[in-house]
Amino acid sequence: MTHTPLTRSEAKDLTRRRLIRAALAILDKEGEAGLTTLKVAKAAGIAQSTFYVHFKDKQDLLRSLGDEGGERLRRSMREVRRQARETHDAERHREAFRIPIEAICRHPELLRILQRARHDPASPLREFAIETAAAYRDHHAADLAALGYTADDERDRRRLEMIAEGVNAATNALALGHLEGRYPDVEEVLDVLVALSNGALRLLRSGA
Amino acid sequence: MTHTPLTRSEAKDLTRRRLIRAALAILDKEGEAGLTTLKVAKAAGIAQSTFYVHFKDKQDLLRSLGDEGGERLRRSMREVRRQARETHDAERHREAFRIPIEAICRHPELLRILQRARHDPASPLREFAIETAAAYRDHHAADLAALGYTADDERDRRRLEMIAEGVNAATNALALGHLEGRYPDVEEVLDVLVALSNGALRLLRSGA
DNA sequence: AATTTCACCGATAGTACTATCGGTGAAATT
DNA sequence: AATTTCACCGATAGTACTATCGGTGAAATT
Repeated sequence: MTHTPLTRSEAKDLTRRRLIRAALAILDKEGEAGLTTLKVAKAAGIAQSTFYVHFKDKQDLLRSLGDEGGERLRRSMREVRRQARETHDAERHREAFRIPIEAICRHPELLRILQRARHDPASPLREFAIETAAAYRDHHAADLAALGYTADDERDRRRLEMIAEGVNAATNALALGHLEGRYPDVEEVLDVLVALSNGALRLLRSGA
Repeated sequence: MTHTPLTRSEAKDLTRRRLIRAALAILDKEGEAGLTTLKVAKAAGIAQSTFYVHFKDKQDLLRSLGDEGGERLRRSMREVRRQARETHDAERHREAFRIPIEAICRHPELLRILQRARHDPASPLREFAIETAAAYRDHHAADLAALGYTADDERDRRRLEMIAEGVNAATNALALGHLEGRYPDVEEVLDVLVALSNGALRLLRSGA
């Protein structure tokens, strides 16, 4: 196995990616309190001081993690929309839950970081986490509207938003429960999520 | 306003309660990273070193916060059961959501601390947070069973558990949304939660 | 080939915090 | 009244971490 010699900027990029990867692993293993420049740098194979070649400071690293996470989330969301266009309505509703669950299972630490950041006033990721949650909620509400659950008045609009937020929270919780091994069968998780969603939507359908 | 002179142990207890109160306020304002013995002691009006008269160390404080939280949660849960016995079935189901929402709104920082701790491997509250979540899930599942949704086989048992976990997550999320002012009317929140729950329970009722 | 750039290094000053220690005076006990 | 207890204090040693600085050698540029 011969290594193509890397250019200086390629090598730097690689180091940066190693730092981000190491930071995610440390956050997952030891939580935010365990995230020190020494540990991150060591895990990435560089000196502690070299950390500052790549990031202005620790907050800068956290902001970068947020951006990386945003990228992944946006990619997942695009995938949802793409797949939604290819399937029929009933199936579509079910599959719309599979995608975020798979995304969560691929990078659970990301959801955990965002959930933590959302309620941690000191976290530099806080605003980003709140925005992300709002984006997901709005995205979900828009999907429901596309399924025909249009909101004619303010109350229905709020209801649609609450349903989206509640079902999203349930999705996150069950995805983590699946990861923890409590709900081994994803199909069963999807059954429950579809039932939760459909049940709530009856509120709108009945035009109460 | 005359002060009855306090005994030494009464005064100590008061200081301890002040420390715990201050710690909760700081956690809410600045997150776990902002919780230092100096800040807690200062906010409670004592010297930093006196912190150690009341707690072995910082982890001991966090464990105490968990216990206090557990007390409050258990009190709320008892209240749910008591109220449940006094009302009719349909009403009961609705009121069963009001109690946790009110508990969350009274002490939102407690839910946030537990949610944070649950996924923070370094938190001394982690195990407690996981146990609390499990207790709430099982409690909720038992309530549903009491409503007649008995689980005959393994699959139904898992479904009941998933519904309980999912609806609990939705309850937490909507309670925080209510607190943040996005859903000002609690009755509307209850409408949605009841609809979510009933919809999912159709899964079991239909005996699919 | 000579010069410049820069990703990396080790050393270290500075900062923030934890936890201990000896001392004090008022409350509690004798 | 004399003695003991103990909740509190200020001072401080120790620890862990952040961020800077000058130096180095290989890559990039001239």
